[in-house]
Amino acid sequence: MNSFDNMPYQLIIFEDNTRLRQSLEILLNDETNFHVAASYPDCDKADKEVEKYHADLVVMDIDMPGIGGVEGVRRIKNSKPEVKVVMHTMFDDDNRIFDSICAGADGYLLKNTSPLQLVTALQDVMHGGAPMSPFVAQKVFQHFRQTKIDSEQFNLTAREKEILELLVKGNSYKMIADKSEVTIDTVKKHLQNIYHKLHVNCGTEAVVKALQHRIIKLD
Amino acid sequence: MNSFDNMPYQLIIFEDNTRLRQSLEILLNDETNFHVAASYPDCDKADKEVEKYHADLVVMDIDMPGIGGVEGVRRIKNSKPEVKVVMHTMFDDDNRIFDSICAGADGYLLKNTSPLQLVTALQDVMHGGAPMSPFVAQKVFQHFRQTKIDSEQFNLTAREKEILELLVKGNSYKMIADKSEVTIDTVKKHLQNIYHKLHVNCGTEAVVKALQHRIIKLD
DNA sequence: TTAATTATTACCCAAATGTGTAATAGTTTG
DNA sequence: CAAACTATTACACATTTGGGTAATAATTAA
Repeated sequence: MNSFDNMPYQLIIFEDNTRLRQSLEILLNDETNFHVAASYPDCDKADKEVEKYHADLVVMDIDMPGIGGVEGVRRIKNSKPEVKVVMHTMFDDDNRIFDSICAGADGYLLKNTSPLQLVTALQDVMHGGAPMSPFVAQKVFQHFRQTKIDSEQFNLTAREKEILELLVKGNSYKMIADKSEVTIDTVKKHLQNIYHKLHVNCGTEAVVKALQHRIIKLD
Repeated sequence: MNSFDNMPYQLIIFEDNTRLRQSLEILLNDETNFHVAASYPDCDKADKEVEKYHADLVVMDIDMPGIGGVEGVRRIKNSKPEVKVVMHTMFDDDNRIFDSICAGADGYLLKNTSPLQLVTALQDVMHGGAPMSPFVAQKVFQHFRQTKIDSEQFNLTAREKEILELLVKGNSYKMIADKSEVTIDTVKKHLQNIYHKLHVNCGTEAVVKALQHRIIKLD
């Protein structure tokens, strides 16, 4: 692996804007530990090309003719998950960002990133980081906050949370009864109350809701 | 607002380790555009103190005596959402990270962050960014990502995934049968196979495993 | 202190869940 | 082609789950 010796990281650029692509080539080739192995104006065969050049790192635009960068990163990650892919794009809308991350992107930089920051970010990603532009980071944080505003207002009592947790961990009523040192009827009653409070009508749904709203956390 | 003139940002530090707290004070006071208005070894009255000093920015440890940093940031954001709060802590476990973000943290730095990086991150956050340590960024990305590697490991067939998804969405066997247009016996058989493949022995456990390993994704 | 909430147990009963075995037909793969 | 895998249905049986109702003691809040 490149990280164990002084070989530069093999890098491929996918960017349809010719001027920008060439600028990036020059910029990144200037860095002693990067080597631009190839660059393409589209990523229709990205996975093959990554394979061909034994790429360690990919810089990927999103808006390109053909399959586009999101599908491109998906294909690359599908065939070679260890290759790092950093998105480098104008798009700052939520969907593009989240789709890319879900497709396996290791970083997301907007095109207003300075050359120095870009280089730093690429170094970062080779050291296991996940660099993103401030704006992107903000979007990501917002995404977490939106999803569970309502964590606490189910008004579960401490005991109920305890029972629910045991359920989530895969225990049957009987096992819960044993571990909580009460009868199975008590467990049933508690769970009945819990189901009402969570507005569900079976254990499966309760488990999903508990996890979704982070009432119960897994390790 | 401070950002419109040359006034330094008013900053408060919550950190129970005295040595570290003092180091941070010195480090941050050295920056011309920060002024450490106060620092405390606990954040039990964080919201009051933020109010008192008209703080613009807070550096918050998590593991402190009393209510702890996660509850601290929640209170601050509750009373003054415009105040920026950056977590600065040893903890790197998923729950602590996500809880903090959900509670309203604007950044999350681990304590191995260099002084220079810390200062940069604090500048960042005042410019609308959401700085986080590489490790944290990675965790955040992972949260989004569908680890296809995991999902594939269980060798579920397309049909089985379909059935499992319906189970996760809260359907009973009967409902699954209806929606899949097969008999309930078929559903039972499928789920039986699924349980074997997931190494579980009831629906509840299957649901947890499906979510945990992102075999099934919720919206 | 009274009222409300919480934790507990019990019982009945219907419906849902989970296991086993078995058989058929279609598809894939070596 | 043969073997393996996948999808399907069926039936029997035991267990679990979930709802309703009711009652008691302890705790907590008004």
